[in-house]
Amino acid sequence: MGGDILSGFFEGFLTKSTIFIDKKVLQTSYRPQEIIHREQEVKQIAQILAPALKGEKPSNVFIYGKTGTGKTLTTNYTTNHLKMVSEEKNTKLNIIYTNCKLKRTADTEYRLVAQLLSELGKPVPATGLPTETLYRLFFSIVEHQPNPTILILDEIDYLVSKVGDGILYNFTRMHETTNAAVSIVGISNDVTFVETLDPRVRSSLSEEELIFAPYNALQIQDILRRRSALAFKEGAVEHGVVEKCAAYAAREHGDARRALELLRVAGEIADRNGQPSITHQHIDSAENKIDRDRIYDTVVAHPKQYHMVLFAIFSLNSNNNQTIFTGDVYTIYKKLCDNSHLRPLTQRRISDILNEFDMQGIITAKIISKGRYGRTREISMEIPDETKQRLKTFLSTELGK
DNA sequence: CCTCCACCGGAACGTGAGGAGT
DNA sequence: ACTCCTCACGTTCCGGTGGAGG
Repeated sequence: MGGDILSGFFEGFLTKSTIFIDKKVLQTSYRPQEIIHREQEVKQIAQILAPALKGEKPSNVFIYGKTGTGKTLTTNYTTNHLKMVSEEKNTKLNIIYTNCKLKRTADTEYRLVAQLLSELGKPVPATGLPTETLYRLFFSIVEHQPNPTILILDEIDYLVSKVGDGILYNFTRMHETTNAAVSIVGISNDVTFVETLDPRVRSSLSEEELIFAPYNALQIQDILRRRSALAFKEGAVEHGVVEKCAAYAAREHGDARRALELLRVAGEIADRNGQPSITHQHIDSAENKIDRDRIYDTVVAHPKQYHMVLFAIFSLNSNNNQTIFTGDVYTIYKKLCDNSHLRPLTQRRISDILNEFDMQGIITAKIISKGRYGRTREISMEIPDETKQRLKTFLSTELGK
């Protein structure tokens, strides 16, 4: 049977004690009943959107603040209430929420409009039709709504950076050319985003503006306490742990999401070690683990060419500890490709790949000038040694050498 | 102070896989 | 069968540039 290996494992797993009551409470998808430290913002959003209940088109709103400052949570909380009230009063309000960063869902013009249509109960093929057709369909539906439609575009900066601001122009201009009443709630992490927009789009998108300031350490503590009371058994969080989590998160920029993740992972580590409570050390290990796993996972998910490039960087990095430049990487990369009969990509493409690595935190690349000897990127790897080793073994088995 | 390297990065375009409509 | 869509992933072409060395 071979059951020896597993003998009692699952049984043990089931009876094994855990410090969690409900892990979901700590996950990003969790929506708390009440939100704290954002009362002001809730009120403001409510005030702006309330006219929709009377059938008037609310102003467009632009919301920005760094990650983990509660933008999405607060917006959804408010619009959900709005929806409830409108249903009680029998005025049908269309409120559509979309995260523009969701791959293959709303990250292009076509897909965004397609997504909106399916939310309105009018599914449309994932490809094949002209985008123009989708727009017409969308307009015609919205136009015949008795009440305004509220469009919440989360991570709107991502969408615009990919497809340009023409898409926003189409939406904001919509009620001028048709009878369609559509209000846009744009949410962005990037504070400078609005400045990159076409002036016409900018002024109509940010008829109202809301800034979400980072939480301070005390506020994060409050949030963590609320959640951990629901997530963990009593006494499972040792004294000072919440404070430490909050301090770590506030050190960056008051990212509540990160604080919650830290606490969750710390809990998982404590659980796995069979310990009855979370200690300071667990927070530290959690912080390490989160970084390590993130980098490793993104690399593994990359396609083969990316692995080649990274492998080239690795061999340069371990050979000698001198600084690495784009040209060096490309030469080694080409050599590696020849060896394994892989068609090498152009340097232009490699340049983009290096950029991606940089943004993902896998490498650190700085554009420098070597004067007479040109401009280039200076590449270094500032990731934990353990992660480096794991990646090296992964790459060499994957690329067969 | 000027030059000129070695690359950066924007823009336009090509290809091939998904699919719609007629 | 044919034309026309989107979209991911590349390539081609090319103007732009910080600063060491003349």
